Amino acid sequence: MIEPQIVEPDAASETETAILEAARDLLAAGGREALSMRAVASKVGLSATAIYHWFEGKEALVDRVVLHGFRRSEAYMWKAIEDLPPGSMDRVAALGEAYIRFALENREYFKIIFAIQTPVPRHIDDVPGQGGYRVLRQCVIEAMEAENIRRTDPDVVVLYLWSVVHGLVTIFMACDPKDLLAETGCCDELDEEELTIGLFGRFRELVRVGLEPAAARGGGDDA
Amino acid sequence: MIEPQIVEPDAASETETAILEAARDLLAAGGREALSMRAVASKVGLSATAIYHWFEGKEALVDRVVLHGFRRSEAYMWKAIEDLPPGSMDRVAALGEAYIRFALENREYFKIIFAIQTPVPRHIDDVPGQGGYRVLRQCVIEAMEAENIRRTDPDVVVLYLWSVVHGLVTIFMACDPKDLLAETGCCDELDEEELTIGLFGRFRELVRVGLEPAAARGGGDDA
DNA sequence: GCGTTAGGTTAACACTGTTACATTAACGCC
DNA sequence: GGCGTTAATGTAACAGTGTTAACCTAACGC
Repeated sequence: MIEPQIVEPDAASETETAILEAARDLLAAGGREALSMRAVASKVGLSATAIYHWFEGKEALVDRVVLHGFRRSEAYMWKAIEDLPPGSMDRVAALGEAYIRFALENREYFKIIFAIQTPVPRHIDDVPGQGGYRVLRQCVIEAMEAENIRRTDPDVVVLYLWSVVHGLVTIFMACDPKDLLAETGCCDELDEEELTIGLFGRFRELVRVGLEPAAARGGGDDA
Repeated sequence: MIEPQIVEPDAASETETAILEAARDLLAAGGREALSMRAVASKVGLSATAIYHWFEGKEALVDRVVLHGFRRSEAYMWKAIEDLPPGSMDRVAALGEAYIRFALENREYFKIIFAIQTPVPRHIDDVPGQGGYRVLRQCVIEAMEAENIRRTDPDVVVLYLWSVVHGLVTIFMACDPKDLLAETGCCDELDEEELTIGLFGRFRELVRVGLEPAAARGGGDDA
């Protein structure tokens, strides 16, 4: 059994947390471009250069804000599965739904994490994967042991599941969902989040069947 | 049968195309932040303000570059399926692989398209979906008619397939794949693109089974 | 009391996108 | 030929950016 290991935020000075909060608000409101050192400074009541005493530069400041977002997302994931039976597909599905909900409710965090301004990909520990990835991985392994998912390379399955939800979220952040589903007609009067979750629900059946052990399908052609 | 409808690029002046090429190069080299009006100008041999005679501003310039990227991606997709039999799953898979290859070989285009700097999602016609989405949609419908995909809402299937490949690509652009697959060990000595394609190959089986018509699975529990 | 450090300041540099305005050349028109 | 108009470019400048250098001030250890 895995346990939530949420690292306590490093004990920070009042000024430091004030800067971080101001930065978070600016980031959430208008994205990376809206976060200027001078804007942060004036929110906190300091001069812009004072921030450099607490953070190496803008990049480092953004990184710290994002790191905080990771921790929140990790907690969000843990909460999503805590009441569900280990090894069940419900747990896997709940993680997917939590991922989507967190992404849509914390768009700016999410965008910045995957904005990929840096040409070099980050280390996994610096991405919401850290918490989320490992939780999902554990759930998948448990589901395999419970014969709810066919036995195969768990990393492949984890990345597959992650791709589905991550792809859905990022596509819907870039394109208007109602545009894509215009002909399906299932979308009016739903807000974006419910629409995305609804679509995720439709995906679940496709995913479940694909991951089913061969026994459940009456055949034996598993690889 | 659908035909490639690649819109000819609007006849542009020499200066205009020179600006666009310079902008494209800068964008590809260092992302949106590396594209400054002055840098573009000096590459073309003009003053920065001259660009404003051809483009409304930086945003418009970037948009035009991206638009050009869309057209290339559309052509890329068409080429990927032209020799494969309509209605086959091979066509669907080839589109997925083409999407991945194009994204990885044109990272900067791709990043910018999905960078989502604008808070409001774009219209579908302004996203690589335009070409790619419709091609994929048609291929899915044909595969349904050929009984290679279970009959259900095609838009759901299309978005599902798109999510899988798009998610995979964006995750691998943000995180180091070798990090994620460290324990699987299938990654050494492969470059990133081949690794991604290889993983996509592993996904295909999961996706194929999930989309199979009920008849092929020996059961009758389709919805 | 003195040195050191933490926490802050102002001034300045080298950039950025963008605008206002002036310039030059080419064209149609009478 | 001269005139007006327009296309295409230039210079100067503005307001904003991240960042650095240098300076100040209060608190602390010794």
